[in-house]
Amino acid sequence: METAQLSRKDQIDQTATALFRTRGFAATSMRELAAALGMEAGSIYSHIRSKEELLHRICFRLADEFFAGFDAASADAALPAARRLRRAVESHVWVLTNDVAASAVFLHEWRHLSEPARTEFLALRERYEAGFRELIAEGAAAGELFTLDPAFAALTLLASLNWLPTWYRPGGSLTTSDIAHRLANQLLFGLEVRL
Amino acid sequence: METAQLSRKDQIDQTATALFRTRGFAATSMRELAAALGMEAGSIYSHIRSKEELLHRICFRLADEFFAGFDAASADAALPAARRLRRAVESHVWVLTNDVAASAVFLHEWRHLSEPARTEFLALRERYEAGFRELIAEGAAAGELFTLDPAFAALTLLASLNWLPTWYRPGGSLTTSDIAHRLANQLLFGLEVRL
DNA sequence: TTTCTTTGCTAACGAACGTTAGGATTAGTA
DNA sequence: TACTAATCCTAACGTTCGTTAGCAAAGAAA
Repeated sequence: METAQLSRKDQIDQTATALFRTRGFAATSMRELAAALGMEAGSIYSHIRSKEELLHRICFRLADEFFAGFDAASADAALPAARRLRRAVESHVWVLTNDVAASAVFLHEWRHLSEPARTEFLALRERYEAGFRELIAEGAAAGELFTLDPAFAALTLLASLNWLPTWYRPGGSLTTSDIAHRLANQLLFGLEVRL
Repeated sequence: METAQLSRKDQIDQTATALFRTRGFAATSMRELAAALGMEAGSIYSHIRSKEELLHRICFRLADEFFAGFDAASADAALPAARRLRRAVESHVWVLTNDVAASAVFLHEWRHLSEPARTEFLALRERYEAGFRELIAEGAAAGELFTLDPAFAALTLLASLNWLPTWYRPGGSLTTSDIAHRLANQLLFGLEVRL
């Protein structure tokens, strides 16, 4: 009972995610979504309450995943900050590549959330970025990293990572692990102090 | 006559740019745009042919500016590739900060162009990215830059730059020139060979 | 067998959409 | 003065939008 419902709901979520990603939330109609699922528009409402609920679920699920990954990566306070930062970068890449479509929606379509969800979302995002900022600041204070401005560095770093969904295609020649390492290297070799 | 028409047209372009940026192209209605201009929706069509024409003009004007800046920055073949790359990065930042709203539209709303404009736009964009790729490859071949993969490096570099419109606000504490230098430093010190 | 849940349909609602037609006003030009 | 171009209006067009109501089939649970 519960499983069957969730299964169909998940199909809807997944198809909606793909459409929101390629056409954008506002430009995707419920009739388009229904057609992609092989059903009629009205039928979708047996499973969801509103179109925005779909967007809400996508955005906040991804936010959860980013936080869970970051927390796991940065939990071990015994590690040097630079090492924790590298792990956090790799976790971010992992979440991104694990579901590129949802990530793209998370990054670009959140603005179509209405209040208060929008404000709540932005607060989460700010908190997440603050995590990176603090790791960088900590690493800079410990002499492991070099940057004039941790906030600036964090923005630039996340920017590079967040561009990934626009070019990454699953099944390419690079594994997600390759990508994570390369990105971390390219970004951190600009930050890490070399003897 | 011509000036007056262009002036009003420019007002429309500018207001449309701001709305497309904050609400997205698809979610911005002509009635909203008209209200922001203090006029009625139908009146706009004395100045433009269609809503998409507005988007088209924004996207392709920015593309022109990016190309003009890049060409000027990389024209002097006597300069080392790394130096030309730095100038290209600074030019990119200059175009971005010179009109953040239009840049954000250029970066995020082009997908709402219909064919053949969309394909044409993507070709321009690809050509622009290729310019950076080639500068990086050239610098790598000359031993001025270090990267395992010029394409990868170019993507990451442009990603950092293109995130700028999401956080930059004109009139902040940093001048655009400061920003350009800092970004170029942060990105190139990860690429430039240090003795 | 009866009951309930899941899933889907058709038909329609009111609202909003981009766009157009046709006319009015205004300011500058000849 | 007459003419032209620019600017904007009202009213409406056909379409599409998100969503709802009411009903039906189908399978699982009792």
